Amino acid sequence: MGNRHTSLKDLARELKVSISTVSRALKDHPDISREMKEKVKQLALARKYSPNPLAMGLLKQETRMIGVIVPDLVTHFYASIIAGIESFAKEKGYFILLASSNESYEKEKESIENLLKARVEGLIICMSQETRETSHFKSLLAENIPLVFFDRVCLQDQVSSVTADNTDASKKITRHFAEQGYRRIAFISGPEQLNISRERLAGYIAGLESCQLPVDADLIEQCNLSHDSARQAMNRLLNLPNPPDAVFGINDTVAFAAMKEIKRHQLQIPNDMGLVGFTDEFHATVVDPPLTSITHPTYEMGVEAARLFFDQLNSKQSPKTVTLKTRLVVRESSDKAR
Amino acid sequence: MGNRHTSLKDLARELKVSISTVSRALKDHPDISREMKEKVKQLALARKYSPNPLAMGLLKQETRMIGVIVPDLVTHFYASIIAGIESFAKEKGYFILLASSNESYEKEKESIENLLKARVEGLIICMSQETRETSHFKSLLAENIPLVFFDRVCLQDQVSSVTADNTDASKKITRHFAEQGYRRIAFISGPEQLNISRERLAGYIAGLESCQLPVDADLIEQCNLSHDSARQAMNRLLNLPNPPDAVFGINDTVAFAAMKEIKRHQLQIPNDMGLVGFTDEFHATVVDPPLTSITHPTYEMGVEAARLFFDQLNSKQSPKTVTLKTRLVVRESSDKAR
DNA sequence: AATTTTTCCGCAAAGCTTTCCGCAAAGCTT
DNA sequence: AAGCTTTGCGGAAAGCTTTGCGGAAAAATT
Repeated sequence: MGNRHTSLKDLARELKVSISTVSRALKDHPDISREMKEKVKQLALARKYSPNPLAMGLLKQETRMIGVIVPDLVTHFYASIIAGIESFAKEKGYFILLASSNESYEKEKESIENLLKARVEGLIICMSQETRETSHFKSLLAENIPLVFFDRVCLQDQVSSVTADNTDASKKITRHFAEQGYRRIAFISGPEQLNISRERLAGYIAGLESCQLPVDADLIEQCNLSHDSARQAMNRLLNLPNPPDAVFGINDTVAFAAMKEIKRHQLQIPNDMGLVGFTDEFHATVVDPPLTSITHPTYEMGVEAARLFFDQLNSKQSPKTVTLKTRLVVRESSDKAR
Repeated sequence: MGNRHTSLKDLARELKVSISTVSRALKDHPDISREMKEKVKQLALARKYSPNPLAMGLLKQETRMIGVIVPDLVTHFYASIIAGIESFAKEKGYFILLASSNESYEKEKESIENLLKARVEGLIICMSQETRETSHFKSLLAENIPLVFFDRVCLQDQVSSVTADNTDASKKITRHFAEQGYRRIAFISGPEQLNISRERLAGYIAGLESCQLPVDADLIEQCNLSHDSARQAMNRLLNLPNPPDAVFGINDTVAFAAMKEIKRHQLQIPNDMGLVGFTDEFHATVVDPPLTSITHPTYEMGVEAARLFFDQLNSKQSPKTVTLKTRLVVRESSDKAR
């Protein structure tokens, strides 16, 4: 069983020198003679020596692990962000430990505890949609544990975070709809405790107002971001006495659910009903018709989150807020002209 | 900075007892008096003591980490499998360290090395499509490092693996097409070094033969599983003097690419061209028309892979092969009757 | 030739946990 | 009361690495 890996001790024994000599030889310490260095390095290579990260961690009090908590693991949106975090972390020689909250507040807290027990050096988190209360985050701050939020954020003055330009982007969507001739533009939002809901709603309203379109409370629906709940929301919109002629879904899942429901009602997209989402490249092009959307720069969001994390880790700087520019990509789902 | 976490030493000092007493008290060792146990446990709770996994790892020579290597991180297929692995591993108190090969043989080898340096206790791998040579896996076996393959496998007699019932499933697809009245059934395969390509091709052919349909080499295309390459393959099929009336795509990406290409050629699915894929529930229902497919039990595949991993870890058993039953779910893309 | 400097390497501690021994005191037996 | 067992705890080692300090031998100096 046991010892698969070569240790300094093994090398030292074989060369009949002390452990410290081996250690220093490998690090080109000036105290060690050239011949000794070569002998040691050669044997180290032959025995495939690599320092034991556990011992190093114990000594240096660092684990080179980052905890990442996402609402779920399977959505392309999060998967892509994780890929971004991972690539940046790898550059720095860090690994990521993944946990999923399954959109549950309890599991979120539990995951934080587990990751801390595993001695991650800090956390990068996208809050669960259930989370209304922030004391578990505050206690991280109190213990000076590096923390970064992405996409869904809170405590913005105290925690570094990276988000999309939600308000701006939503405003662009509404204006785009208006330019295409849509007049009754609906918005399917998410839980109001989420900043993305609030910000995208604000942009939606600002967009309407800038086009002199009325804000109709009937056209603002809410869902819990699940597929079913989004379908129900869309269904309510379609059953309105005066239904919308365009819908803006707050994210991927919602946009897809809305699309299915619209089709089920035998309505044509984009002619009977315009549809725009807030998704990434991949999903927008796989559906039919291709979805006009604000393309969420997911991979980049991951990279930025990781960058902010290392800023925190290296020097206790004051929290930074990074806002990623998005762009509106017009595809068939909102393009009456075609 | 430094020491955020309470150690046994901290507790011992505060209680003015020895470290070993504290350790034993927490583990209910019979040598320790009831009162002492209570005092210790109470303080441990108050100070939020949790054992340092690095120290434990050093002592027990175990890191409680599993390395997982997938061809990419963002595909729903792999994300879902990873979720399955993760949930089983968490039960056992293990974490997973994720790495992506990006379908590259070199990166696969590199990832293996990195994960071993990080001292994972073993590996769960889905080979990159480039991998033709297996010496890097064999050296894992030689060092007795637990190894499990999923979906794409090799060295089957030496390594535990979990796959879908590829041949059977493919046979079902061909027969289903035949029953629907399709006669010229094409197959877009992947790289031939992958078992999934070979097995699904075998099933496809067996299905044709069992229906007394001829096997036409023109109708068997190959691609490298990328979107573009799959589109090109589909395009070649469509430009055949005698094109197919149905297509079986070897996986998600291929099926979607084929769908786009069919639409681009103004053909109707399922009437002009039947289409069936080998995908999971999610993707099959998000496209239009909904895709008939063999639903790949992805999450379960992850769970099984993890289970096999722990079998290996706990007792050096001989390698097991788990084959997961799939089912054919008929949706619109191959259902002329509707 | 004697002394100082340089060169090269070993010792030991720290970081944290578990566990085998050992040891003292208390309780028991006869 | 003397000798035994039991009870309850402390010491130390092992697992692996880095690094300050001390020390011996070789080289250089006077």
